[in-house]
Amino acid sequence: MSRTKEDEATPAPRWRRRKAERPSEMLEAALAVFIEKGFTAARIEDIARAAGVTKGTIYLYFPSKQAMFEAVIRQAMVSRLDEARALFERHEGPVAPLLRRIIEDFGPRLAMTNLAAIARLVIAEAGNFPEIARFYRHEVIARGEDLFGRIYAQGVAGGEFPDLPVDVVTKLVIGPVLITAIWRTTFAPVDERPFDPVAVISTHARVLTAGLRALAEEEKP
Amino acid sequence: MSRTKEDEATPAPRWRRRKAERPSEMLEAALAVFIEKGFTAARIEDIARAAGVTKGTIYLYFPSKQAMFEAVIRQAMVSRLDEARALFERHEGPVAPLLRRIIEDFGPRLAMTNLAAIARLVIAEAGNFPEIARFYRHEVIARGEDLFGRIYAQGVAGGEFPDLPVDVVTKLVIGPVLITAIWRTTFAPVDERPFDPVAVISTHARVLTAGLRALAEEEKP
Amino acid sequence: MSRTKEDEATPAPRWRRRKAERPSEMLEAALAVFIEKGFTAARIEDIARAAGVTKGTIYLYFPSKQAMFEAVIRQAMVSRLDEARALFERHEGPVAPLLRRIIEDFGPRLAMTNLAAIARLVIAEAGNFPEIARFYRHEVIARGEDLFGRIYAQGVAGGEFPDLPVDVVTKLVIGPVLITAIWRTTFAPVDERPFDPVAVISTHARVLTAGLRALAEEEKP
Amino acid sequence: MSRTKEDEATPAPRWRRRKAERPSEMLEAALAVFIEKGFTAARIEDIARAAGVTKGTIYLYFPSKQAMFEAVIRQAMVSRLDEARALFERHEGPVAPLLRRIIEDFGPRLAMTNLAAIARLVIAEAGNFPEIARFYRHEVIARGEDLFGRIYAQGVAGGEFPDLPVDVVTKLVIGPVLITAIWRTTFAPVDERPFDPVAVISTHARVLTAGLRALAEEEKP
DNA sequence: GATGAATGAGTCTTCATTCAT
DNA sequence: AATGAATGAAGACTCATTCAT
Repeated sequence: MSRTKEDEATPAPRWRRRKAERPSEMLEAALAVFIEKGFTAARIEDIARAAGVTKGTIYLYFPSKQAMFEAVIRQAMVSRLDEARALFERHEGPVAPLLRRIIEDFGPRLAMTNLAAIARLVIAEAGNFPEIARFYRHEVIARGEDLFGRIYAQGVAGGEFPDLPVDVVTKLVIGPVLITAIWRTTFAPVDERPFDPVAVISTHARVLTAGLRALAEEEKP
Repeated sequence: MSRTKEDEATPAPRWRRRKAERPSEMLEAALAVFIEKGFTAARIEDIARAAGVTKGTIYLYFPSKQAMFEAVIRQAMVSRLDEARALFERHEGPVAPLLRRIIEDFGPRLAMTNLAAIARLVIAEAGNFPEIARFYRHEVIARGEDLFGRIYAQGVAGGEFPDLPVDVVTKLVIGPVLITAIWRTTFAPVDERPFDPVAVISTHARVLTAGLRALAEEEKP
Repeated sequence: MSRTKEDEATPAPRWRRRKAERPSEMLEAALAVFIEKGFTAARIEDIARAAGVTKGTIYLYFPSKQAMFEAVIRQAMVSRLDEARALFERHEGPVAPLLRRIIEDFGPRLAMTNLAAIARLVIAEAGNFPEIARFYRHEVIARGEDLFGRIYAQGVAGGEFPDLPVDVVTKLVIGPVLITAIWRTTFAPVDERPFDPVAVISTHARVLTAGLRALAEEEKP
Repeated sequence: MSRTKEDEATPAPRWRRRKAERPSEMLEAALAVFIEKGFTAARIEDIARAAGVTKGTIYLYFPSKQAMFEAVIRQAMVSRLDEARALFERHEGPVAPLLRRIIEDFGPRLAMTNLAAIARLVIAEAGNFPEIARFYRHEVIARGEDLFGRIYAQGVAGGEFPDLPVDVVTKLVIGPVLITAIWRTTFAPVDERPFDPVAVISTHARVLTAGLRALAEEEKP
C-alpha cells in the first residue's frame, strides 16, 4: 500500500489507534495484578505498567480503582460463563453417568485455571464489595445452578438421582472443587507434600455419584 | 444506667493496670475488626478503639500490625483446636455411622460460628502472609487430618470405608462444609433467597456416607 | 507588586511541569532546612514547603528522607569541589609564599559560606550516617588532600617546607579554619563579643607559614 | 556490726536509699547514650535502661529530656574543668618551651577521651540548644581562654611570643586539636587508613611554637 | 521513691486521583 | 488520546510524658 496524498497532512501516528481494545487489555492486566496482590495491595501503577500504559490512562477508562475492580471481575467471569454454558449444554442423554464426567470436566477447569484465583479474590473482597458479591451471586452462580439444575431434574425424573433441593446438591458438587481450587492457590505453595488436584476431583466424582445413586435406590419403594 | 454519686469526685482514670488481661482482649477486638474489614482495611486505631485502648497501647503488646494479625489467627484457631480435638476424640466404637455424626457436629461448628469468617480471612490473606498459610496448614489442618485420619483408618480396616487416601477424603468431607461457611459469610448477606446451612451439611453427611459405603461394597470381592 | 488583570481569569495552576529543575531546587531547600534544624528535627514537610512543593512531590525524586540527606550533602560538596580544584590548580610557581595565599583564599570560603554549616552538619550526623562520613572522607577530604599534597610536595622538594606527612600537615592547615567555621555557626550567635573570622585565618596563615619555614631551616644541614 | 534492736521495726530495705547519688549516675548513663546517638535519636528509655532505672524515675529527677541534656553537658564539662585548671596552673616559669608541653598534655586529653565526643555533641546540638552553646561559651571556653591567656601574656611580655590577640591564638592552639578529636570520632571509624592522633598533635605543637617564635623574632627591632 | 502501663501528638511514607501539557 | 508531575488525605509507628499503683 503506497502512501497517498493525505499522508502529507497526517503523518503516520506513533501509536496505532486502538481505542476499542484498550479497555479489555487493561482489564486483563488488572486481573493478573489483583489476583497476585488482592484489591488493596494492588497499585494502580502496577496495573498501568502491566497494561503498558500510564496511570492517567487508566482513569480515562475507569472512574476509580473500585469501579475497575468490579469491571475486572465482571469481564473475567462473563468471558468464562460462555465456556461453562457450552460445557454444560454439550451434555445430552442419560444424566446419571454424566454427572461424573461433568465434574471431571468442569472441576479442573475451575481448580486448575485462574478461575480458582478469581474465586479466591471474590471470596476475599466480597465483604468490601457487596456489588461484586451480588453480581457473582446472580450472574455467575445463578446461571450455573440453572444449567446444572436442568440436568439434575432430568436425573430425578428418571429415578437416577434422589429428590434433593438443587441448590443444596449444587453445593455438594462445587464444595470439593472449590476446596481444591483454594488449596492449590493458598496452601500448596507453602506445603512440601505433593498435592494432586485431579485425584481429589475424580475421587469426588466417584464418591458423589455413588452416594447419589445409593440414595436414589433407597427412595424407590 | 445513671451515674452515681462518686462519679463526681472520681472521674474515669486514664488507665487501669490490667496487664494480664489486655493482650487477649485486644486479640478478640482485633479478630472482630479483621473479620469485618480484612487485614489492610482494618486500621490499628479501629482495633484499639474496639479494645478500649489507644493506638500506642497496641504497640506495647504487638510489634506490628502484621504480627498482631498472625497472633489473632493463632489464638483464634488454637482456642478452637482443643474443642475440635475433644469432639473427635469423644467418638469411639464403629466408625461408619459415626462419620455422619461427625460432619453434623463439626460442620455447623465451622460453618455457623466465626470460624467461618476466620477461614475466609485466612483464604483472603494467605497470599500476603505465607506465615499464616504455613501455620494454618501445619497447626490447624494437619491436626484435623490427623484426628480424622485415625478414625477413617479404622473404617477402612473394618471394611466400612473404601481404601482412599485420607488427605483426599478429608477434602471431600470439608469441601461442602467450607462452601457452606463461605456462602453464609459471602453471598447470603446479599441474597434474598433463604439459605439453610444445616440442611446443606446434613445432606452432605447423608450423601457422603452413602457414597463411601457404596464404594466400600464395590471393593469387596 | 500588584496582581495584574489576567490573574482574575487564571488562578495559579496546581502545578507546572518543571521536572528538570525540580530536584536541585529541592536539594537547595533541603540543605537550608537541614542546616537550620539538623537531620532529625527537619520535617519533610518543612523541606517541601521551602521548595514550593508538597510532601508527596519530595518522594517522586527521593526514596526517603535519609536518601535525600545524602543527596543534599553530595550535591553541596560536589558543586564546591570544582571551585576548590580550580582554586588549587590556578596556583603555580614557588609554593612557600603561596601557602599563605591558599589559606587566605580558601579559609574564608569554608568559614564564611554555608560550607561551614555543612561541615557542622556532617560532623553532627556522621555517627548516624556512615555513608555520609565515608562519602565525605573519600570524595571531599581525599581530593583536598590530594590537591594540597601535590603543592606541599613541591615545597618539600624545594627545601621550603619540612618533610612532614601530608595528611598531618593538612590537618594543621584545616584545623584553625574549621574551628573558625564552627565558632561562627555555633558560638558567635550567642556571644556578645565581636568575632573576626578573617583575622583568625590570616593570623593562622602567618603563624603556620612561619612555623613551617623555621622547621625547614632546621632540617637543612 | 551486729544487727541492733531497731532492725525489728525496719527490715533491710530491698534497695539502698541512694537519693544523692542517683542523679549523677543517670547523668553518666545519659552522657554515654547522647554521645552514641545524639540528642534526638537518644530515647529516654535507652538512658533509663543504661542507668538501671525505669523511664518514670528519670522524670523524678529531670523535668524533660531537654533539661536532662543540658544537665548532662554541664556536669560532663564541670567535672573536666577542674582537671583542666589543674593542668594549666601546674605550669610555671618560662612559658615559650612550655606551650609545646601544654599542647602535648592537653591535646590528647581532649582528642583521645570522650571529651572529643562531647565537643562533637555540643557542636551538633548547639543550634537547637542555645543555652548549651552559651554555657559552653562562658563556662568552658572563657575559662580556658582565661587560663591560657595568662600564660600567653607572660610570653609576650618576655618577648617569647608575638603580640597577637589571645582569643585568636587560642583558636590556633585548639584548631588542630579539635580537628583531631573530630577526625577520630567522625572519620576514623569509616577509614581504612591508620590515623595517629598523637602524631598530629605533637607536630602541631612543634610547628606552632616554631611559628610563634619566628614571629616574635620578627617583632624585635 | 519507684514503677511501668497507658497515652496521643507528631512524622514518615504511600498511593488514588487530578490535571496541565 | 495519552502522559506523568503533582497533590494531599490517610495510616503505621515512635516516643516523650503522665500518673495509678
